[in-house]
This record gives sequence, C-alpha cells and structure tokens, in this order.
Amino acid sequence: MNWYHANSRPLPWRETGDPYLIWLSEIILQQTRVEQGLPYFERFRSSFPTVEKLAEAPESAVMKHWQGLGYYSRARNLHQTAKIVAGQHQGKFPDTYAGLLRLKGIGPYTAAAIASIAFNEAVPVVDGNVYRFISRYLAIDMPVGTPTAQRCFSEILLNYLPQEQAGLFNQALMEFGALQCTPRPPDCETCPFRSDCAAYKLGQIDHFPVKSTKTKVKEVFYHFIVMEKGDKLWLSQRDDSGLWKKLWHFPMLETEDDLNANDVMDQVAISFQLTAAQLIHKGNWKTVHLLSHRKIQARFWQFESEAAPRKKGIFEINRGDLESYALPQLMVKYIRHKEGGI
DNA sequence: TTCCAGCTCT
DNA sequence: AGAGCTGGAA
Repeated sequence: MNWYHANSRPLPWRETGDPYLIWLSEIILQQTRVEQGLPYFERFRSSFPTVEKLAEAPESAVMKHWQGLGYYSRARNLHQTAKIVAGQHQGKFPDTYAGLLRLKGIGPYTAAAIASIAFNEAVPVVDGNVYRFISRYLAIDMPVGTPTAQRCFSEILLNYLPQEQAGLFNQALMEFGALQCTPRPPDCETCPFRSDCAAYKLGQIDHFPVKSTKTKVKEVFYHFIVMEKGDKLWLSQRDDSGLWKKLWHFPMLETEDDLNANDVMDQVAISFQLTAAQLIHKGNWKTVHLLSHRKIQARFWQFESEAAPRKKGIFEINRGDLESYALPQLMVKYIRHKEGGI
C-alpha cells in the first residue's frame, strides 16, 4: 500500500465514493485497458450522472455511448442493471458482495471490486493483474482463470487482506499488477517485493502465471489412403516429432479444406506412381476425431490397386498383421468400423 | 499477420 | 468449455 500511495495513477473513479460511478468504471474496465476506457467513463458520467439517468436513457443512447468498446453485452447488462437498481433498489446499489453478485454483468471479480472499494467489505479481488502478481510472488503453478484457482487465490489473499482497508488493499494489488508486475517483462529491477518473490528467486518469472492450455482447436482434413492389393496393405510411420510419434497409419494427405474424389484420385495416382486405370476406388468413410488441439476431419479412401504402389516411406504389410503395429486411435476406429461393417 | 490480454454469461 | 470484441505487442 506504500507502493500504491507513491505510484498509483490519478483516475477519476478513485476520487469518488459513489457506488454508481465505481460500478460504471468497473464494467467499462472489464476486458478493457484504462487508457481506452477513460474517455468512455467521462462521456457516460457526463451524460448519465446518476443511475436513474442511465436507467431512463433509451437503449439506443446507451449503445451509442458504448460504441467501439467491444463486448456489447456489457452495455445491455449495464442498462438492465441500472433499471433494476433505479426501480427495485430505490437507486441504491446492494452494499454486499453477495447482493452485487446477483446483478447482471457483475461476476465474482466485479462484485468483489465494488464491495471492497465502495463499501470496504473485506473480500479479495482476483483479476488478471492479481493472478499475475500473486502467482509469481508465491510461485503458484496452478492454472489461473479457473473457478478452482479463483477460490484458491481468494483464500490466500484473505490472509493478507487488512479488514479495515480492503478497498485500498485491493486497488493497490491491481495497480501493482498493472504497472509493475506486468505481463512481460515485469519491472523486477525496481520491484519492492523482489527479495521475497518466489518466482524471481527461482529465476522463473516468465513461467508464471501458468495459463490453462488454451483450447483453440484447429480443424484439419486428413485423407488416409487405404491402398490394397490382394491381401497386401501399405502403411507409413510417423517420425518422432509432432502428432502420433512413431506410430503407423495409412499414407495420408493433410489439407486445410475438404477434397472431392477426383482430387484424391489424382493425388493418389501421382504420389503412388500409378495410373488412374490401375486404381479402383472402392469407397470411403468419414469420421471426426478430436484431439486436445485438433479437430480432425478424417476421410478413409479405399482403393484396390492392380500394381504395387511405389512411394517413398511406405511399407507393404500383410492385412492380417495390421493390428500388430502401433496405431493411433483414429486407425483403430477405422478398423473397428470395417470389421463391424463386413 | 498473428498473438495476446481481459471477465461474464450460457 | 466457448463465445463475445478491440487495440496493442510480437
């Protein structure tokens, strides 16, 4: 808090005890940088100085004020909550964490922020800044942002939270994360907590906070070529990097978009050094295969060949030996489908 | 051009 | 778990 007194930015919502203005600033600052949110706060305050004014405003005016800030459901929730506070709470915001939490657009973070800053309730805030600072300070490797981490960090902070100065403490915590203990690189050289910071002592500042593995599953198309000649089949083996290290599967092509039968036929004839006349397309089977980071649209194209295919990196095997190879589950899925279908 | 940061709701 | 937006950094 000493650091805060010396370093905090003079922001307009810090000069008020008005729960309405504190709420307004917190909603605007959700997912928004201070520099970007500041002019919006000033325009809202100027046009709608009280919660009643905001409640009375036409939705179009509220949306117009919000234009350009993004996450527009915040504006709808803002207006809806203003109407409820003005109409059902006599213009007064609930003065507890639990009460605030019931309002639209107010989640655990915002409820804690308003309750502590406006009403000095001793409830810890846990936002992105706090996750960053505290996970570094204590070298907590639990993935941040989950409900579990929320509870864990709250419990930890409860031990540090001064009961009489909860609002000040919380604001100091967040401001510290925003200005000093920044994503990268943090300013460790001038940090007053450097000698106590566990991550700093470990030399692992950049290992914290631990992010839960992001689930950007990319969609890809895998075309497996099931090449048969009598009781012979051809497989290829993955190398020891990337997906399915060292496992075996039918030779395949990977594409960004789907392919039609003609595309595949052409590709197969070229890459296996066969002519179209030597290939009989016997059918295909589709399935979706999900991995942690991939949504594989799998297509199994079945061909009977009149000549032995020639291609670098493919191996001829006997059909009966197929299951003695180490195979990805996607291959197992296909084999089961074939057996069940025959 | 791509990646990342940032809370709540569903 | 995923959607919802924008601006700034890599």
